[in-house]
This record gives sequence, C-alpha cells and structure tokens, in this order.
Amino acid sequence: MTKMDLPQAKNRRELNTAGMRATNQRALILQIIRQREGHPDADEVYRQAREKQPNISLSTVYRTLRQFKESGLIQEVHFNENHHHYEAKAPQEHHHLLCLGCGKVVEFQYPLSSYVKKNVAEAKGFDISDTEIHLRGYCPECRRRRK
Amino acid sequence: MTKMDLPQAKNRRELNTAGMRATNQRALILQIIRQREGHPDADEVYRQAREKQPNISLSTVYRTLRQFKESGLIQEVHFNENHHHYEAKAPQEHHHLLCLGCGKVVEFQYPLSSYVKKNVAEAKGFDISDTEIHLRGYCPECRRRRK
DNA sequence: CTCAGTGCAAAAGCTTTGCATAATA
DNA sequence: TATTATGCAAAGCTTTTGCACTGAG
Repeated sequence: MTKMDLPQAKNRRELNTAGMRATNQRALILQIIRQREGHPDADEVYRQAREKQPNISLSTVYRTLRQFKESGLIQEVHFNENHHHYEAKAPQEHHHLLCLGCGKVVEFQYPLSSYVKKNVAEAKGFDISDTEIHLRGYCPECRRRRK
Repeated sequence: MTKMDLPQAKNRRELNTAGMRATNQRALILQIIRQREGHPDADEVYRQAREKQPNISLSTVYRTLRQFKESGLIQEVHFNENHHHYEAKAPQEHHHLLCLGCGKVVEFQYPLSSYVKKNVAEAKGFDISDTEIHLRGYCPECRRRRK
C-alpha cells in the first residue's frame, strides 16, 4: 500500500456519487485514464494498472471500463481496429484525426458538432447524445515519407 | 449454377480492373454488399452468400472484405460494437445516425465533410482521405417509448 | 501451366461470464 | 452483515493464418 494521494481520494468520492462502490481498482483505473495522454485500450490500462496493483485482473479492467462508460465517466473511441479505446470524458468536446501511416491520433476541436447535432438531428427527429467524428489520412511526417 | 445476371458480369469486370481475379465468391460478395440496404457485418454477408454458394467459407468472406476495403470498393463502418460493418463505396459521401434504443442506422448527407476536411486537416497538416461521422442518440420511436 | 484464391481447421485476439473469495457500505 | 466487486479460469465471439487443393488467366 502506498500513501493515498489526493486525486485518488477525489476519484473515490466521485465513484460514490456515481452510485458505485469505491474500490481501489476503480479508483486506480479512473486515475489512469484521466492522467494519461492518449486513448488507451483495455490492455494498456491493464498493463499500467498492474504497475500499481499487481493483482488486478484483466476482467476487472474490462468490467470497470464498461461501467465507467455506462455511467458517463469515460468515453469509448472507435478507431480502425477490432477493439475499443477509451478516454476521459473531456470538458471540451473534441474529435480525432487518425494517421493511417503511423497510427498517431491528433485531437482537434471544432465548433462543428453542436451545429451538426442541431441541424441533422432535428431533421431526422433524433435526440442526439453523442457525436463521434474521425478524419483519417496521413500526417505531415508520413506524407513526406510516402512522397 | 443459376444463369449469370448482368450486375454479376459488371462486377467481374470491375474486379479485374481493380487487379484481382474475378472469382465467383468475390463477384457474389460485391453484389451482396451493393444490393443490400444497410450495413452488414461479416457474418451477415456470409449467411447471405451461402444461400447462393453453399460452399463459400467464412475465411473467404473475411479475406474478401479486407481486400475490397483496401482497394476502395467498400468501406468499413465502425459502430459501437466489437466487430466491423461494411457498405458499398457510395457516390455521395454520407454519414450515420445511430439509435441507441433499437440499433437502427439512418444515413444522412451533410455538406460538412469537405468543409471540415479543408479547414481542420490543413490546420494540422494532414492529408485526409476519409471522414467518418457518427451521431448517437434516440430515434423518434424510441424517444416516445422512453418518455 | 502457374500462381492467386479457396476451404477447412486450427489458432489468435479481444471480451464476457461463472463461481468462490474478498472488500465495501 | 448484506451485498457488491474481484480474481481466476474457462468460454465466446470475431478475425486471421497455414496448408493442401482448386480454378482463373
């Protein structure tokens, strides 16, 4: 057991608020996703979690990610792959630019989703809760390499 | 063997043009994806293909879908799931509205992608080849049901 | 005739599940 | 103490791969 740090304590409270028991595993997983740059998949979260809690199981990671997603703490992102990636629910809505060459993911913000949401959703009568926009292509480095 | 119909012949020529051998399996799979409404996954394509060609194997379906995707004949669509869906490369760029209640997928067109492509991509130096936009929410029927 | 493509079976990756044990509220 | 959550192992689903055989060019 290492000493409890502040973000951990805050995360625990948040878990309780969200109606879940605040276990060490959940607090850790939430912390990992929030601190981490990028968009880890389940296995990356698992590997990082084991550094702090060597006994944590992959099932727990999967179960936890699913729950966090359902309660809105994190978001699932779907890239070109057969598995999911996750990111903390961001305060600012943003979207993703994927490089088909090196796999890099760049985030961008654009005052576009609320616009699309309003126009398209209302046209079809949908009540939209989530917008995912991916652009795929080649980043500057890969463009140069491929030239 | 049923008599050869015209779309089949056209598809065969197209396969040759794309640099692949025009096998019955490929012609059939291409036909299925093109004729079909919706966004079948590999298993749906497989089941439908077996009605015409009972010996076709699931591996062939997977291999073929991957190739078609790589040569640009079809596109992969990523919904909320652990597997891929496919659709014919459409003449008109369009995007998807997903209902979280009943799973329905509605397509919509929006003069947005070229705009986003131009503005966002250039900002980051990307060369964009593909735009995927998903809106998730509840369709009119499900909204009523959930009320 | 040659080589790309296929079918089959087996393996590989990702995710879920059943159940006994441990930890939270 | 009463659940809820965890760990482990096993199973499930989607996708890929190896190899001998078939079929297109």
